[in-house]
Amino acid sequence: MRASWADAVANAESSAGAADTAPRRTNSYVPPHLRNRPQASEAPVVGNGPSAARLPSAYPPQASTGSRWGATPSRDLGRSGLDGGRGGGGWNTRGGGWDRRESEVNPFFNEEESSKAIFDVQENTGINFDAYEDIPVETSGENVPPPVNTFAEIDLGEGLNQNIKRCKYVKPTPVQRHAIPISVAGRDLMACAQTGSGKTAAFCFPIICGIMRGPPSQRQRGSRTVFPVALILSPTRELSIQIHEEARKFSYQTGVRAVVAYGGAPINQQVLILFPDFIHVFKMQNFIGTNLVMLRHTDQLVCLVNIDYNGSITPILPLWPFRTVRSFAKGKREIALAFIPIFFSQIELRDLERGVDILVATPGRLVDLLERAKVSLQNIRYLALDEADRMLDMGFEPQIRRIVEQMDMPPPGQRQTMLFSATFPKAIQRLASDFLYNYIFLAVGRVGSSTDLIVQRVEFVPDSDKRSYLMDLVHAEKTNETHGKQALTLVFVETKKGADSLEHWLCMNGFPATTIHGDRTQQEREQALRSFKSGVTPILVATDVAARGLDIPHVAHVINFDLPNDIDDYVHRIGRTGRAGKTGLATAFFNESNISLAKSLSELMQEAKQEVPEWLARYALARPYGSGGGRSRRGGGPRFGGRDFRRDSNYNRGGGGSDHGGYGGGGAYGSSSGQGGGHSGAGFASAWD
DNA sequence: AAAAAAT
Repeated sequence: MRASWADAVANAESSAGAADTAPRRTNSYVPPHLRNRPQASEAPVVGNGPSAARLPSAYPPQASTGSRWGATPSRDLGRSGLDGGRGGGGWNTRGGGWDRRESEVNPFFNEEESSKAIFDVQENTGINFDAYEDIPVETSGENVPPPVNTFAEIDLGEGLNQNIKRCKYVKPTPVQRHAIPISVAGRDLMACAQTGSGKTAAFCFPIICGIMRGPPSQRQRGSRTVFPVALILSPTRELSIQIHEEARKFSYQTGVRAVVAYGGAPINQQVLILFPDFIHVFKMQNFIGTNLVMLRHTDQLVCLVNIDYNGSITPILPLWPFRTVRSFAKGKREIALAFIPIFFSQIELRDLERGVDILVATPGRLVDLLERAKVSLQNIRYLALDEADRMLDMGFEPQIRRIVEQMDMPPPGQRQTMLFSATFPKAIQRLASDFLYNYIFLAVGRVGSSTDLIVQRVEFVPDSDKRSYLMDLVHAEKTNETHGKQALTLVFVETKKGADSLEHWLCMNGFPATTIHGDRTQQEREQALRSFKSGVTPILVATDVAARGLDIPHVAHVINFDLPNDIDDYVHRIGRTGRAGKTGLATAFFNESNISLAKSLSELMQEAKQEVPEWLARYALARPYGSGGGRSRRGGGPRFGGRDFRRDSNYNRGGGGSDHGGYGGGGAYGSSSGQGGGHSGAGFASAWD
């Protein structure tokens, strides 16, 4: 809810006297999560030494004198008073009286500090745009808005433009060039584009821009329910975290608030991830005992903790719970880890209750929040599904339908829906079209993935030899450094058990490795990802949980220790390397148990102009109709991850799709159809080729 | 058959 901050403050001030808990014309700022608390009898907040640490965290707002938290609150108030003229025009009119931006943690802080030290600025500007020249793009649908060549061609708003600069985005990637104008024009979109090609920005920019432009939505008073304007769903927790981090960068100081919700811990014990160097720690010398520690980020007081003589940490004053910090000081990691679970309990709900414009979530947790009426979808104007094909496959579809169709979300046409994935099988497109209104289909060539940037190799390796082959590969990689940093190797296996045992075996043999899969706790999963990203364990053994969307810089080598059964999964997996226009290597171990993949794999590699081993080509010929990915639905010709299913003759089976009312009726996407009826059903391969 | 996603 965009104005929640200001509303809450204004509300608290104007209703002074209405309730006992309301502050009476106080001059000091009261953090929202401390407002409307039951009154405590006294308020010895700071300065009482260790004993303060054990007080419950209910502090009466009126006990404040403005000097309690140092200069910060009064400065903020002064600012908002001086800033009265702000808010002319269409932009930046959000958040009236008290400016939330003052308290917003800078999501770029970590990068600016650490990336300069480690990498050339040049190396780190992200995307290699040369790799994006001449990318084939296909669009279909009615009145497709033309693509743009620069961000400046679209009026995205001052705040967003600044964040684009901060992200060092110079010009839009192909998917952004096409998708952003389409979405800004208010059209629904189904987009096929490799992750790592700027997908997240492609759906975040229009959402943020639209929220800033749109009417301020009212927060329902007296209710703890929040009403997000945009919902972004993704299939794994880690991907949700990643999208949220991006969204926070893009919405920094725009007044748009993004919150993430995902499972893995009881909702009241959501654990926080801390980034190094994010928070500065100062000892507060002037308090009794020097064990009171004030955590600050830049000028902003974040929290006060007490550190006992035995090292245990008690939060005294959690002011700004937020979720992007790893350890609050270098060399104090062990303390930080002990401290996180205590301090950040209930963070998710509190975070939500502060209001939310953009909610990023995994389906399970969202359903939970909806059932508890913590969240309502009735104000949703933007719905984005990342990895949409995964979201609509058998395991997820019921949950997604429940969220999208059976809750209080506005129907297609009254909201804007954006579906993104690197692959879009036809059957999934058909399901997805239920969620869309007169949409545009966009397919961007497989940039930075199975084309030139990833060298794909396939080796014939019997199961019994896989480990020794792997040993050769990781040994070779050990000497391979880029930017003085150990090259990262991502190893995909079939099962969770297999992941654990392979990790153990690698460690036994002197290769620091970790693993990520669904049987590990969320803490372990996130820790594994961090330790991999940072190079502490340069080998990550993963199940398909890590196959999609995760953006891990410097993955030099993806090894398919066990090949997936579906060629689309293969495409997603190898897409973890060769990202942002950089090159990568993908090695697959193939044996008799992968025969069903032979044809599609060999075709894919041919498309990508990779060398296909002769033995693989023979397997492909011998088994032209493999199961799994063998349906040969690599559509749209080479270089595309998909093709608009509305172009298929099958599409018009039984009456031209008008029964769905959402396709905008024929015309623009080609009159190729009409003679449908003959081929019914899924799996008709040739229609897809 | 496996994996993922709420507790």
